[in-house]
Amino acid sequence: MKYSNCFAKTSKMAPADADSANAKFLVQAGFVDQTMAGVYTWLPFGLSVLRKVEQIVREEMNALGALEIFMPSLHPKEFWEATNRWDNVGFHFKTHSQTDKDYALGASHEEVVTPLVKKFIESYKSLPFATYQINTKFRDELRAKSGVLRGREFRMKDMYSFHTNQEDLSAFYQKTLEAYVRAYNRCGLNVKVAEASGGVFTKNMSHEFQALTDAGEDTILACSKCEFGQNVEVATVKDGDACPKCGSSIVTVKGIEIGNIFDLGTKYSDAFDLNFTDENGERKKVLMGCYGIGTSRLVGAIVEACHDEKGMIWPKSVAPFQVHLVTLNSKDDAVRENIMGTADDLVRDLEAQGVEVLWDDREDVSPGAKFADADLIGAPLRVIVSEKSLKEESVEWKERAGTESRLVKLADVLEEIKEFVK
RNA sequence: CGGGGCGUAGCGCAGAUGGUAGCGCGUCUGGUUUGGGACCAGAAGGCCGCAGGUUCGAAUCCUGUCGCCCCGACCA
Repeated sequence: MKYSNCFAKTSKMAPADADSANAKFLVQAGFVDQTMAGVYTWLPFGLSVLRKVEQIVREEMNALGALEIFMPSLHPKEFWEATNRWDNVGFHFKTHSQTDKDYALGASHEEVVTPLVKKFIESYKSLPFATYQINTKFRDELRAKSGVLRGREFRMKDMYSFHTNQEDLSAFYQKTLEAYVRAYNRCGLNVKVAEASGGVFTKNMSHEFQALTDAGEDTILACSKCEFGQNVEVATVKDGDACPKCGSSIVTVKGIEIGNIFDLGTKYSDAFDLNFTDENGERKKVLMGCYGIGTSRLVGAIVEACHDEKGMIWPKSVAPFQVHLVTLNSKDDAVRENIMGTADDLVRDLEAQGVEVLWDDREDVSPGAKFADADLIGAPLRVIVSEKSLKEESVEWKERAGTESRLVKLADVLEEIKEFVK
């Protein structure tokens, strides 16, 4: 795509009120726009990242055998009354129709998925199974903060699993825990898995996933080596202890919670009378688990973990595009034509290979401004086509995460880039 | 909701003691430039968040209100 075709431009000035790195860079680079406190529009570059993150999550859920569905965001009051969460939990927005019927804006979907599943499940033969969605959630946070890290409207993947017995639930819970770690790692994040409290969702076991970054608002005691961690709120280990899992030392770190999984037990099955008939013809409660990943928050967490003073440094797996192609102008008409023609060919060849390219095709912008924008936007690879590089029949190759650049022959660029983005 | 900060051009800001709004960036026109945010000339762009009040006169003083950011409470 050509930079000149994108209406959402970068800005030379960072937003004045941005405190967190994600708010500052996502806005400055034109990835998101703030509509109001805690509510954002995802602009083309930002949407590209969000979709990639969500696709990674989707693939990991599919690999667990879960089937994707899409549930509504308008919920009937009765569903929330059934679990006693209409009045007693302050986290959802409520609204009503012209005819004074009450609704909740979906803050979570246990109240929707449980009655849904009840319509289909009668027998143990239908169990176990899991289903998930990737949807927009609405939560009436007392205070939205930190850019896309805590919004009142945000994106989330939520999965629900249904089981006949605890062993089966626990096994699936553990498989999901591992799938989560894989998903985060694929997104370029190091995570710790911490035991947590169930909050308003359950009294049973729960784990939260913490992306390690100094910008985190949670304090966790984490193993310096393995994935073990404990939220300081519930911690039984302390700084300097030996990790109960691998024996390495426990250290105090900051983390951003980017996921949470719960053993729901029969809490929702009880509320909605979700039963099944077992092998002996007995009616029993279905056991449930629920598993959430805030995907828009995950994007913010990646920025917090992957940036420098100049801008974002996207992991290849979630970068809005792999290659940021910069053409530098020349006063010589023939050379200029050659530069633009070379770039045009390269973009076409790369796109034909499925490599996403942002071509900064502006001719009236200085090299410095283009470089600054490239650093800000943070694509993994910057490729320059200029008079200088063409004299060597080359492009200039500079990786965002690295410091030095080198020339790569035009004849080899396509192959090298294909190798790079693998 | 308590505490703190801030609302002036698209963005970033300046506008003591009240006198009718300015700078930088960006944008538009023309020209010169082109390897780390170029330069010259010209131009457009403001319900000074909103509403009251004081005053001959309010961006400026007073009251209220709305919004944004930060801390706290709260938070799969």
